[in-house]
Order: sequence, then structure tokens, then C-alpha cells
Amino acid sequence: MSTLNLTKNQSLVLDLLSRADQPLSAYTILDRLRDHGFRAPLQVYRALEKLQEMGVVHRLESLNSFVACSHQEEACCSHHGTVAFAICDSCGQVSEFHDHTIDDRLAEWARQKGFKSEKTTIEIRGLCSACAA
Amino acid sequence: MSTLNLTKNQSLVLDLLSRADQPLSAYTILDRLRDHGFRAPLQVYRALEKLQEMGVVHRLESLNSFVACSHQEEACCSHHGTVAFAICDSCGQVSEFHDHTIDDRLAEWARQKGFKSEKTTIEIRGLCSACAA
DNA sequence: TCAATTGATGTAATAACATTACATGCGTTC
DNA sequence: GAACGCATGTAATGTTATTACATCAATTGA
Repeated sequence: MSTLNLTKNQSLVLDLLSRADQPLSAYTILDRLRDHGFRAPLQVYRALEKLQEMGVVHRLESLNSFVACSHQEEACCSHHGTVAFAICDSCGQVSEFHDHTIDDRLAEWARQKGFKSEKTTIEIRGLCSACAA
Repeated sequence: MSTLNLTKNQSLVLDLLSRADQPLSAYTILDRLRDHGFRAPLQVYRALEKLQEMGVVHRLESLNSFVACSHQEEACCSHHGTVAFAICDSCGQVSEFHDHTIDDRLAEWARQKGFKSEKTTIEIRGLCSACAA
């Protein structure tokens, strides 16, 4: 596993997200890090921005929230193509997965249309197996 | 084409979105409909909610904005499975498309995991062919 | 006929999410 | 030690979305 060189704020945010069992909003992160000196949203957003660039944090667009990458152990998501998320609306649990066929189909559509893809979001909202039962 | 029974506010919002060449935010819609009596965000959000239920308007999660369904002519998107969007970050143009293989792969993942999908978001951000050139 | 219900509407206030602008501190480099 | 890059701090503001409460019109059905 590659060692990341994180600043203090980045470490605090990543640690918090890694420990969380649900996605956290920026303002939730802010609240939980007040005791560590966080005072303003910008501190959170700046840390999140860098962590996303590093690929160790993902933003869930349909939730306006953030999760630690669940594949951090494997030198992370840059290797995997587009990441898809399944989000349980009941318990908040998020599953992260990859599918090369989906990547291929999206890439093929883009090729046909001459569309230059920069970032792809795939999010499934629903109920996890435990909550659906 | 099935005829929709829309209220006044719903018609105003749908007409505006249909004419727009870009996604519009709720507050942009509000501003543009002030002359038609719109005064508060809730009027917009209520109309949008119904229009989304009818399938004639889609929300773009990564933009916090809304578009008229581009397949309105064909009794609309309920028939097509998940809709994917390609959004040009330069000109704002949105292309809507469907891919059964992607649907199948997502459904297969969900089946394996026992995940009950309710709503799936697929959005590609990038540059359309015109803007990439 | 007239309560009861339903659904659309209107208004105000507030909550939740995100960015801009500006100032400070702190190493590195030359 | 001046200049630079870059992480940080703080305040203010901008943007997106919801909650709470009131009103009105059409429908229903005893």
C-alpha cells in the first residue's frame, strides 16, 4: 500500500470517514471535528477536495455526502475504472463496486458520440439485503 | 403520445424546461417564472416533484439541476430502464441515452448482493464533441 | 345541503450545502 | 532574508432544499 502524505486536516477528515459506517456530509464532518480545531466549512471542503484527488475519498452526488474509498488497501481506485455505489436508503450502508462491462459500454457510447468523458457517476439507491428482508 | 394532465404550475415549469437548451436549477426556474406568479422555491420544487414522478423531467444529481425528458414523444422513460446522461461541462448540453447491457449488469450485481434497487443515477461529465474539438 | 376529504396553492422561515474573498503562517529556494 | 508556494484560518455570502402553517377549490357521500 502506498503511503499518503497527508496534512493534519486531511488526516482528520480521512480518519473520520474511514471510521464512519455511513456517508457523512461536509457539515457533519465539521461538527465532529470541532474538538480538533475545525471552525469553518472551508476547512472540510479543502481537505475533501484533496482527498478526492488522491482517490481515497468519494463524493456521493445523490447524497451530497462523502465516503472513504473501500479499496484503499489496493493502491486504490485509479486502477479500477469507474466506481459504482449502491446506497441503502434505510441503514445508509454503501457498497462500492466496479464492472468492466459497464465501463466498456459507457466508453463505447462516448466514442460513438465523440464525447470526452471526464468523470462518471453511478449510484444505485435502494435497500441492502439486510434492510430489504 | 399520452396526454398529461398538468396543473398550471407544472405546465409552466415543464414548458420552461422543454424550451431550455441546458439544465436549469430550481432557483433559475423560480426567477424565470416570477412574471407568471411564482414567488417561492416551494412552488418550483412541488411542480418538479410531480413532473419527475410522471417521468417527464429528470434531476441531474451532479448538477443539482433539472431537464425535460428528451424522449417525451415516446410515452417516455418508464419503458427504457435506467436513463444515463452525458453532460457537457462547457456548453451545458445534455444527452440522454439507455443501454440494456448496463441495466443488465447493474441488475445482476444487485441480484447477487440481494440489493433492492429503487433508483439508479448514471451521469457522465465531460465535453461534447463540439466543445472537445 | 353541508361536513369531510383530498389535493393544489401560497407565504414565510429556516435548514443544509458550498464558495468567494481576504488574511496569516510556515517552510523552501535562491 | 526576499520571494514563492502552499496549507491554513476566518468571515461573509451564495446556492439549494425543506418544514410549518394557512388557504382555496373540487369531490364525495351521509
